[in-house]
Amino acid sequence: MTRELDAHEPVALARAWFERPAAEVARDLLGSVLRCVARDGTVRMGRIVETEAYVGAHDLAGHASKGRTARTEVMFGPAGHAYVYLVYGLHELFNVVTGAVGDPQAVLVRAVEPLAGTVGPSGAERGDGPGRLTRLLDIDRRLLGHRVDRPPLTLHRGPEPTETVATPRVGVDFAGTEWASARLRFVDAASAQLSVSLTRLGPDGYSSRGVRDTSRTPST
DNA sequence: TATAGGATTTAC
DNA sequence: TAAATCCTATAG
Repeated sequence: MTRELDAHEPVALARAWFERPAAEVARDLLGSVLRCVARDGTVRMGRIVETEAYVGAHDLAGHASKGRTARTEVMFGPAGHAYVYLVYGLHELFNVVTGAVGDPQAVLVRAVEPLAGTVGPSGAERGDGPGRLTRLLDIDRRLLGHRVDRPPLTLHRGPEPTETVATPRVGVDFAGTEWASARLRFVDAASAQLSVSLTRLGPDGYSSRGVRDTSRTPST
């Protein structure tokens, strides 16, 4: 299923929009459209349906908990910039920096629904996974530190989710029970393009089903 | 300088 | 269930 990007929302979300706690931005980013001009010149877009918040230096699941290093430098900088890194030697993962300067918070985008006309390098890429959407949209470390309020990389308002669900984050068991079980992953419950099914159990045998948060901060 | 392991995906 | 694959962080 694909949807059209609303022609009345051509303006990218401003950097100031990201100057908030990562958990808020992560929730509000659901339904937004991530747009990237690929290296081959094509424009690729996906509607965000899954995000995760990494909430600061004290968040043991986040890279910044290891301190301020060359790798995490971008997270300590101003909001609205891209933090892109390689995991497992294979996959580029895309985050948006949030919060104030010196406070290393970021939102990881974990899944998108491809919008009409958007195809990956093999012509059949999916967007249901943090490593998959970057390949679909041609996002990689060349965009590290880039602003996200102007091309080639931008975020736009889109169809809001009817129901937002909060669950524990994926793949962060190493961080210990407290941080691994924190409900900092946000999904559009109606989407069929999630990286991990809602019916799947979270870490620690914790079921994500039934944990709901339908509130949204007012649009500005 | 050497080594372990990771915010994952894919194949066997 | 394991391999792919390389960068980062940490130890020596």
